[in-house]
Amino acid sequence: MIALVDCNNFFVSCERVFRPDLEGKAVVVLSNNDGCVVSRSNESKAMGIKMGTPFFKIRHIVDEGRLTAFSSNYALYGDLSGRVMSILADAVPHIEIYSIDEAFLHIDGIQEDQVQEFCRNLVAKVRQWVGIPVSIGVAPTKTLAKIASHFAKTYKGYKGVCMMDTDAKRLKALELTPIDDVWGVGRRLAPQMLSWGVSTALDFTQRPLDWVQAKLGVNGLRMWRELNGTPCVEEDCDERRKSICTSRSFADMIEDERELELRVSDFAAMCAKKLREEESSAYDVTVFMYTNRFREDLGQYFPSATVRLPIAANSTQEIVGAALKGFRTIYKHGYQYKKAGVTVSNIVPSDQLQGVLFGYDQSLRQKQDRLSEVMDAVNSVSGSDRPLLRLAAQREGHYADGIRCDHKSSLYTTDLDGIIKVR
DNA sequence: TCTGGGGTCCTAGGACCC
DNA sequence: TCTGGGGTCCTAGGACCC
Repeated sequence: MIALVDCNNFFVSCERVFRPDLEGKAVVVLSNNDGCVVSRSNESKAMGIKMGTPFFKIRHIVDEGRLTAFSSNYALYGDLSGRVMSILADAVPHIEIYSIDEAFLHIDGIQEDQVQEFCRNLVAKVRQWVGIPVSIGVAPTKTLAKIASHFAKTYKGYKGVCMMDTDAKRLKALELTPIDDVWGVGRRLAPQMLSWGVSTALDFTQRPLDWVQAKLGVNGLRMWRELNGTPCVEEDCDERRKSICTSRSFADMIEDERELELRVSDFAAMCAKKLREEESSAYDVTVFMYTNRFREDLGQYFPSATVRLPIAANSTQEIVGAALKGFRTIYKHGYQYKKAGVTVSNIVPSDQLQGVLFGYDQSLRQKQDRLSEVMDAVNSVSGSDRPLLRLAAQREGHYADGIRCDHKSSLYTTDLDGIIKVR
């Protein structure tokens, strides 16, 4: 059996830890740039506010005093997530952290008749020690554990823990689960499933295997087996990320080439720093930018360009240099840009770099790496959001300048870099 | 006025090989 | 005039996740 621990309304719950007066009230947390709703309390869900609702459409409810909105505070959420995960990790032999608010627990070591009590204790411990409410679903596979945790969250009677430990319970749960609530069925697949007459998870599991294979390929097969109780979603053991992306929407649209170039440089510098943090290097640097797709009256342009480095790199100079090279090939005058970003991919461990035969300056590379090291050391004093040392190609001031966040809570537990200041 | 950010995996099709 | 078959690898784009 496997257990999925899922934090309830995670970002909202984090805000409530430091604002207990908001318990029982309608609360939402907004995306970067105060763009749209990304986390909702049960009360705001009940008001009909949907995930992804643009903030400007519900601002009047805030003004009327019926809803509290927060800008996102990722340093806070990251820190509280770490605290929750460390409690879970201490409780079981093996844990897979799946996202900021979810983890799979391998509970093989626990006697079957004690699993429920074990999980309820865990729910209570996390609530008491960190202040975050969680739900736990226990089932033979990850896909089923997801469904179980959904029931744990929805029905009060479960007291936070739903056990799917018999086949009768599994079938009952599948029957009650709409197909679009199944892990792996998204926006596109859901209407297709309906058109094939599959409206619940149970319908899907009753289709023959070759039908599933023909319609959905390997993903469908995996889903089918998991729902029927055969585990086949493996753990991703890769420590290193395969791509790293830094992108932002801007508070206002940007047309000026120089201004946009500065933003792209910042994004590239942040990617380089993230690479160094996990001792990785990248061959490919991709720059992309978007005009405002909601402004149908304006010209639209969504270009991207990828620059391949001869040798994988992670120095600020090389990554920024490549990003700017890409930028210059795609930037066009006359468009108003709303968003831009940099992705680094084709990532390899820094200590396993492949050399090239000709025309490569080893000493230059060493200087660049050394310079990045010094920049990191100096910037760790100022916080990486406001680097003391930067390339001339980068902006002055704070990385978040020009990004809207009018409703941000305090950094209650950490500094800007997520360094813990309160235990 | 105002609409997020960061990932992974799969697939189809083209390029290329013998 | 007539122009195969089988394979691999890479890439872009789509779909999904939180």
